[in-house]
Amino acid sequence: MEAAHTVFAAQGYVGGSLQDVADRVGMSQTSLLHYFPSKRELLLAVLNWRDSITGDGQTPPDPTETFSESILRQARFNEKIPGVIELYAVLCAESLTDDHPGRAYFCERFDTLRATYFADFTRLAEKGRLRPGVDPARAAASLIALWDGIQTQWLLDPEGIDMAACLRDYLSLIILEEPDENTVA
Amino acid sequence: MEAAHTVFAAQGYVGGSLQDVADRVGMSQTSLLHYFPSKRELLLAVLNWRDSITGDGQTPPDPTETFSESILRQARFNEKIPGVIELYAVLCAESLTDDHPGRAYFCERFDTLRATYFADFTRLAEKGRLRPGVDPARAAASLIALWDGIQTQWLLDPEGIDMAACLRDYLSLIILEEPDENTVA
DNA sequence: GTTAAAATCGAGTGCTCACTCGAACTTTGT
DNA sequence: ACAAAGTTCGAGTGAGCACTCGATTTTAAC
Repeated sequence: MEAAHTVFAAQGYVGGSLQDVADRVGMSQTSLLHYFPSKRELLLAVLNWRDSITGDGQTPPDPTETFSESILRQARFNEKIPGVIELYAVLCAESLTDDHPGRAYFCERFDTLRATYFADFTRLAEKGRLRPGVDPARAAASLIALWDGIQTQWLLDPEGIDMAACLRDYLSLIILEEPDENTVA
Repeated sequence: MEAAHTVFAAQGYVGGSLQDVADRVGMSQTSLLHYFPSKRELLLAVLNWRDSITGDGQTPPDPTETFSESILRQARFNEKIPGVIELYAVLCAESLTDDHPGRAYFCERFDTLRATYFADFTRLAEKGRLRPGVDPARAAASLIALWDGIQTQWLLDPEGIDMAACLRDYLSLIILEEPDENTVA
């Protein structure tokens, strides 16, 4: 599982071979295919495995943590596991190609994430904490887009790009400060 | 050239074969290799060809057009040529994999684009048209990231995503209105 | 018209790929 | 102890891959 994750992250789905994965585990390619009937199923297994161990949201849902803090914590955590980011970035784009086994997975992932952030932004808007004029739906898509895009740039130039700072900049643009009750006029 | 562009966009570099390209032009694979000594060189030729015909900036540099308008015009234009976006998105992520021939190209492309937007934002900041607190360098990287990321989502769901609107939202957040000279208190 | 250069291709070459098959070996339940 | 089930693998299979070679055809130059 870990081996397949590494191989697909470094070589992509099309570029990575079952032999590479098998070698990495010290197993024959045949034995590997005993557990995963096809390369396609191995990929889907890796994607679901990744979801199940990292979880998509925060594992301990800390109620004192704000939305922004949660995003930034996740972003900073991701910097320590570049392999995961790479797998995600490489396979996501690869899934745009014809008949890619991961396409459905990424479509659904985007849908789910957008829905989650949309709900978060809507909740903030109700509290008046979303900057006026900001559309929650487009903000959700934009936040994901910004995150994915900055990850790609970071992978190509880890020294030059500060992922968390870019996300913080964006979030502080659209999310207003916690209203201080003593400051009302 | 066009054939190779189409094939690489639809299948990626690793996934696309020289035979596919040759068939599409009605040429033998051998003849294709007469013009491009290797698959690698074909890819680089396609990337440079793409740059040379679309140009990276606006072809007629209209002085009356604002920075935002120029970006949005380009974004709307791109919606009409999904093949180009797809080529860019697929190959960019693929270039993250080991020893990919396109890696240097995309590194340089990002560097150049960031430098361009950094210069644009700096110029705006000098005129006081950049929202206070916005860092030109991070804003440049963020704009590119947002653009790339939203393109990926758009390719997976063209109906549900409004690329130009997301970019407009972001630009209007960081760029202030043209100061109206009559409104100065 | 001759000749050199450029263009085209059929037929390979050697390699890697995902996947199959059949037979061993190991484990486990009883 | 024994059989069933699970695990492992060597040895293929057929297809596709990028790329080569040698030769033939087409074009161009003088």
